[in-house]
Amino acid sequence: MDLPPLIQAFVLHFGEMGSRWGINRTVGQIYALLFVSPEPLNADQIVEKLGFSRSNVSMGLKELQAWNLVRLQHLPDDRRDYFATPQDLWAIVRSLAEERKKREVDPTLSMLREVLMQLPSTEEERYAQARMQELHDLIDLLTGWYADVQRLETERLVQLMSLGAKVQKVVDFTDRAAAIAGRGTRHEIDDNRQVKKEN
Amino acid sequence: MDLPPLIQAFVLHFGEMGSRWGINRTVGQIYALLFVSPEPLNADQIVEKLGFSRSNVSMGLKELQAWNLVRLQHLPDDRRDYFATPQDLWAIVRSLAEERKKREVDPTLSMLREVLMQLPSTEEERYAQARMQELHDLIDLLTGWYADVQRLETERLVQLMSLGAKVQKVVDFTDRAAAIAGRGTRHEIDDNRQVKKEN
DNA sequence: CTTTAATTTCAGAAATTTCTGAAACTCGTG
DNA sequence: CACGAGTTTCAGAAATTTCTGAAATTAAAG
Repeated sequence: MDLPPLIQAFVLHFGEMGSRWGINRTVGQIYALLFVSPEPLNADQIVEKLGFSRSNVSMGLKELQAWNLVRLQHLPDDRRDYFATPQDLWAIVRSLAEERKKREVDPTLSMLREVLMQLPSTEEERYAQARMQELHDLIDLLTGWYADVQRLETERLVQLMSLGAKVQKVVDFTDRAAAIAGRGTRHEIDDNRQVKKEN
Repeated sequence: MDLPPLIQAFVLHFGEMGSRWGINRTVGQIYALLFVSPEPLNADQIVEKLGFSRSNVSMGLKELQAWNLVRLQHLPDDRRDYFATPQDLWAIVRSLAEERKKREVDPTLSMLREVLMQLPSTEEERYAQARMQELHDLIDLLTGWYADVQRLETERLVQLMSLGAKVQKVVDFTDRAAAIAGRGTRHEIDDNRQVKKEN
C-alpha cells in the first residue's frame, strides 16, 4: 500500500471497522480511499493504491454500489469506470440507514408478522407470542419514526438534531399552550401512532 | 433442537440475523430463546433446547452479558446461574444502541480526532483532512443528539417518536411565535451545536 | 481441607467468509 | 465480425471465525 501516512491511517481504520459494520475489510478500505479522494478513481488505480487483486476490487465496488455508497462516472474519452462517493455526507447517512434497515430490520419485521398470524397451541407459545407482539410494536414505532425522519429535508433534520433534547421543551410548551387555548392539540398528539403498553 | 414450531421459527431467524447484527448465530439463538421464555433458564436448559455444546453456550452467555442484554439471577436452593432478558423492551433498545455506539462509532471518532491533529504536508492530504473534518462534525452532531435522546425518559421518548415528523411543525410554530414575540428564541435555537457546512 | 457441582478457558477441528487468478463476458471500434 | 480494452464471474486457496471436548478453575457443602 502506497499512501500518505495520514490517509493510510484513515483507510486502515475503515478496513478494521468494516468487519464491525457488516462490510468486509476490502470494501471498507475502498470506501475510505474514495471518500478522501478529490477525484474519482478507476478500479486499476484502487488496485495500485491498496494492493488488492483486481477481482477483489471489482467485487468490492459492486458491493458499494449495492449499498448506494459510491457513484459510477465516466470521463470523456476514457471508457473505464470511475467511482466516487457522494459529496454530501447526509446523503451517505441516508443511504447507510436505508440499507441497514432493509437488511437488518425489515426481514425481522416480516418474520414477526408471519409468526404472529399463527394460533398458539400451548401456554408457552401464547407467552412467546405476547413478547413477539411487543417487539413487533416497538420495531414498528421505530421504523415509522425513521420513515418520517428520512422524509425531512437535510436543513430541517440538522436543525432538529442540533436542538437535541430541547425539542422536548418545545413540545411541552406547545402542548401546554394548546391545552390552555383549548384547541385539542394535546389530544391529537396523544392519539397518534401510540404504542400498546402491556407489561 | 426441540422447541414448539412457533418459537423455533423465531429462534432460528434470530440466529440467521445474528450474523448481520455483528453477533454470531449461537448468541442470536440464545438471546431469542431467553427473550420468549417466561422463566429464566440455566445453561444446561439452553444446551438442551438448542443443542449447542455446553462451552459454546457459556461463551454466548458471557457475550450477552458484555452487551448488557441478559441478566443473571439465582433461584433459592439452586446454585446454578439463571439468565433472563430484561422485561422492558426499551431498556433493550438502549443497551443495544449504547453498545453499538461504543463499538462502531467511538473508535472512529477518536481516530478522526487523532488524524485531524496532524499537519497535512501535501495538497492531497489537505483535501483528505477537510473531508475527515466534515465526517467528524457529522458524527459529533449525531452522537450529541443520541446522548440527549438517551437521557430522556421512555415516556417522553415514545411521545416524541409517535409525533414523528410532526415535531417539525411544532418547532416551526414555536419558532414563529417566538419571533413574533421578539424573545430571541429563534436565535438561541439556531446557534446551538450548529454543524459547520463546507462544500 | 476434601469433595463435588457448576462454570470457564483454551487448543485444535469445523465451518464460514474473504480473496485470488484464470477464464468468460461485454461492448465500442476498425 | 474480429479485436482488444475493460469488467465480471467463479472455483478453489487462504484467512478468519465459530464451535467443541477436555482440562482447568471456582466456590459451595460436608
